Amino acid sequence: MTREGTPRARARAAALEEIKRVARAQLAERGAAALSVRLVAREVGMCSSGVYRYFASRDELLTALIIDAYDALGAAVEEAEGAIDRADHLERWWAAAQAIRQWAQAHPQEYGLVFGSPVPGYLAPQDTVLPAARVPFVLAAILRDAYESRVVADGVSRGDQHEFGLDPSFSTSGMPLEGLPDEMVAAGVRAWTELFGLISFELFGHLKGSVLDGDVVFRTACDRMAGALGIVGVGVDA
Amino acid sequence: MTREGTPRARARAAALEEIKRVARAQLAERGAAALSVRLVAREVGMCSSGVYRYFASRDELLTALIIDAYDALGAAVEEAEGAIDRADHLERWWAAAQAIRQWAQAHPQEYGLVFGSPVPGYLAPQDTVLPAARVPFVLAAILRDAYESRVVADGVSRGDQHEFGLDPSFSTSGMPLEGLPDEMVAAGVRAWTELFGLISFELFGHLKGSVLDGDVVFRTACDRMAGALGIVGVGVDA
DNA sequence: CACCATATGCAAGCAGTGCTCACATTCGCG
DNA sequence: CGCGAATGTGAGCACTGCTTGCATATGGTG
Repeated sequence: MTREGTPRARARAAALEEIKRVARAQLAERGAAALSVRLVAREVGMCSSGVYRYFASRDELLTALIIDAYDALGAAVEEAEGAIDRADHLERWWAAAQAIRQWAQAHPQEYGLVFGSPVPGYLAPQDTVLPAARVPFVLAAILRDAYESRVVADGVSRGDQHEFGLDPSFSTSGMPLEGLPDEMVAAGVRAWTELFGLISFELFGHLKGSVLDGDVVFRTACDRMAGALGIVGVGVDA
Repeated sequence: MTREGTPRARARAAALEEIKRVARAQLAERGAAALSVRLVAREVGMCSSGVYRYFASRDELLTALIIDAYDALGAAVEEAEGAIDRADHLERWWAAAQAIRQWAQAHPQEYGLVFGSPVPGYLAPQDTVLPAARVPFVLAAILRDAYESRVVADGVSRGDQHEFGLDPSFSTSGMPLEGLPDEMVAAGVRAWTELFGLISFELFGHLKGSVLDGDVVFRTACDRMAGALGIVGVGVDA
């Protein structure tokens, strides 16, 4: 893993990773606003200006942490969802949803960095879009599988995607939603936003005073989302 | 309005408002992270330390802006929703939802300050909970009115609210949800989180590349939320 | 192996920040 | 009318992000 490239490149990659590791730790316990390049530098054992050999600015360091966060969340969701029987779409949906929420609660600052307010007007660097697509990809695959397993005799027409304001490049940009009817894609986008909306509201404290047991509300919401998406478990129509 | 209290108190209130006005302007164009006490002080024409006579810290100033943002959003929603025929629940719902989104898009930084990541672990001061409740209050009233107008012959039992993990003090803490069945309250919480989840995702750029026309997606989502909530317009069963 | 270029780290410094404190001043309430 | 409290000042502390000139050491190459 760390044996690729010239020694120079390896040393550089190691230093880069070390800086990110320390920065991530400080982010977790002090928050994004308090993340200081000088403090990070001190902790990795070098002068503050040395860090700038690896990251051109504090923002660039934060962007790197954002990408890592996307990847960590994506990996967690992929692993949890991948462990479920492929035919049990309901359990796959539940596993994915739960993995998102658990990761968010285990890494609140990183979640906030990614899904909190990103200084509106800020344009996400191109490097983030692939890692960012991992979770939607998993959710879309569940939706597709559930749909295809349901289409035995129903011949539903595809329709015009523009009717729902969905980007024509959405389905074709690698998302496994090819051939799904508009209704399903629209319902998928709704579930996607509701899922993260609920998790964010809970994590950011907007439900405090309204919701007693977040677990129950989350479970209930996920069940109903699954119902709206036509996602069912095994043994229902078997 | 500004003629209450002693001259001292009036002058103080005026200065306080002036500082907030300038701070809000800087927040809007430079972002929350870049809001500087010194810059604000310079613009209102006093030494930086003078501002600390009015706000004990930068955080306290930001908290004041948060409260104002909650109030501004609440007022905008109340006004838009209040202008609709009380019996037209669907249009009231739509007006309220649209008002939230439009306010968010007109004041992205203030919206981000309130609904973005609030440094997890941060406990909202008690002063914010009342302004924060204004929007949920409006939405809950629509839900209640729609429910009551629908209950003509259906005698639905109330059930135990604990089943959904809702705080027992939720309905009784001023929210007009008294007597509504659990199902409706749970659906209301879901719609609440989905609404803000969608608006946040759109504003924070998470839908870029997936959604072409935000207006259409928002309209569609709101319509379906209304359907799930049993909110209908006038002339449907008339 | 020897050499040089390049990547790396350091120290100092600039402009800015939040915030404190001792000090004037001035304004208004009793 | 005079005293006290409220207000504004300016210097200063410790910190920040970031730049620049310089020394060093290390790795790829003749």
